[in-house]
Amino acid sequence: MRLHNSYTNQIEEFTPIEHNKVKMYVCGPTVYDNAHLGHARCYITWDVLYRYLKFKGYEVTYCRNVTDVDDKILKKADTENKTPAEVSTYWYNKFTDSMNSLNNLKPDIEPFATKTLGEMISINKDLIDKGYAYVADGDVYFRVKKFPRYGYLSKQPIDKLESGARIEIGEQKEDPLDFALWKKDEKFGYNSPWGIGRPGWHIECSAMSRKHLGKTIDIHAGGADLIFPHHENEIAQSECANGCKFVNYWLHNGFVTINKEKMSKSLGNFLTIDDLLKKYDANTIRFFILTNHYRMPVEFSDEALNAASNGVKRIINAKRTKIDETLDITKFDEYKEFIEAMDEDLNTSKALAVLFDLTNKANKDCDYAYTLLYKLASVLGFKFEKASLSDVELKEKLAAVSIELGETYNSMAEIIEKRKNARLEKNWDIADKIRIALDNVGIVLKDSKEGTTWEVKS
RNA sequence: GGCGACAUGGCCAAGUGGUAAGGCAGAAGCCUGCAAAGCUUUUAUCCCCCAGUUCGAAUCUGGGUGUCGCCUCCA
Repeated sequence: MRLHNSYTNQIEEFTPIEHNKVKMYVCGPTVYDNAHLGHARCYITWDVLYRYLKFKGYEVTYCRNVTDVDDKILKKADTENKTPAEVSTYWYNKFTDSMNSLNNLKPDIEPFATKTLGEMISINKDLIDKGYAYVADGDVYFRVKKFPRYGYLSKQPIDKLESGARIEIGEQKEDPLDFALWKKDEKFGYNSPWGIGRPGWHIECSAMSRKHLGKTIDIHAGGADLIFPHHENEIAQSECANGCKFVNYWLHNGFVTINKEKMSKSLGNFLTIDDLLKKYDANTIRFFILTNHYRMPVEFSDEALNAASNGVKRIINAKRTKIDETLDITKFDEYKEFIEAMDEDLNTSKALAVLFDLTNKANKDCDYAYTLLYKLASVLGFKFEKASLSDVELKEKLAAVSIELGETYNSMAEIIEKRKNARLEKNWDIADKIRIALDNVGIVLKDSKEGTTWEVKS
């Protein structure tokens, strides 16, 4: 398969270090607030890569960190009168819920920055010993000018970077370009050879990546806004400390925009995953994200989400047959088209076209289509399970319908029976009232020759 | 200012040299008591503009115009 490598800015054939094994690292969230649609895009994209690599038979180790020590967390802890751990635990749990709701697979490893401090200190020591870093009044800084390839990933000439860099008050840098590996912090800090402090953001990923995946890894992915300075700095630290290449393939996803502007916390124009899920289901959000190539910007709008909702429903509503586990799906042309699309830098848009093709075939009673559709759609993380109601929810809805119809119903079967009799008597008035009452509480009836079924409106 | 991208029908979008996938929305018909779902048919002589290369370009080259992102925390 071929992937776009931001380091070389080229689409390259993907060859893992170890045959059949893939070590992939994705920059995870800083847990201090709700995740928004931009995060959803990032983690859905890499979830699809993870699923696809596994589908292709690779043994994948997917590591996605949790940044639980950071200015924003400490600030929040301060204003809310909580410990940083309380803040980060709360938001980590919220984040996990969001990821589950979106049907993202759990990474194999989810390291916490605060649990990787030993590794960070060890890298810092190496860097200081080798002259790549220096201690200044309890801080530790990286000497950017000692690393000649600095700026290669972000394609920034070092003199241009220099003009934008500045030294903040209280910093003891030798050079404005230097960045912090460790910051003095007597309030929330941890013990280190340089006094009480906490790690800089960039060193966290270098440390967690090295500890859990090794010195050189296959894939490192994240949002395109992390290229500079975050990933640039990771390369500098890791390669200087380890004396070897850090990452073979750098992958970056594009942004979600809204009114043509990047969706972000700082602009305040974001929609949280929680809020979106009240209006659209996980399949819809996934479909919306995957209709675009992962490196292109995606413009959010309710119109686009509604179109996605209708589109994905078509796939999910495909005429179902029993999944044939014995079927050799690899022999079908549609399978080959799907693989061909995904192999070319994750062309999910094309892959979706294959799913629509299979949907059409399934609806026309092609025998293998649904099995193939189900399996390929699952690689993209779509869920075919229809929404279901808990006993309590169903009871509430039945109660509401009973009131509206002026008769008490204790089960859907009773309602359907009542309507069936009305229809047999051609009493369309009653039949329609029942349908409308159910529709009002989000239950859709479907009449067919085999009888009437119901499902939850999505 | 430096660097990187993008521009295809009403909307989203694939397509990197051989004559415009797919989805949404719209229209007509079938099915249905009516619906929902589904099925059939239908919607770009044309791919931002100009010039060039070529037998042939949405696709390559040069020049415009427009939009976005990174260069500061950010997925």
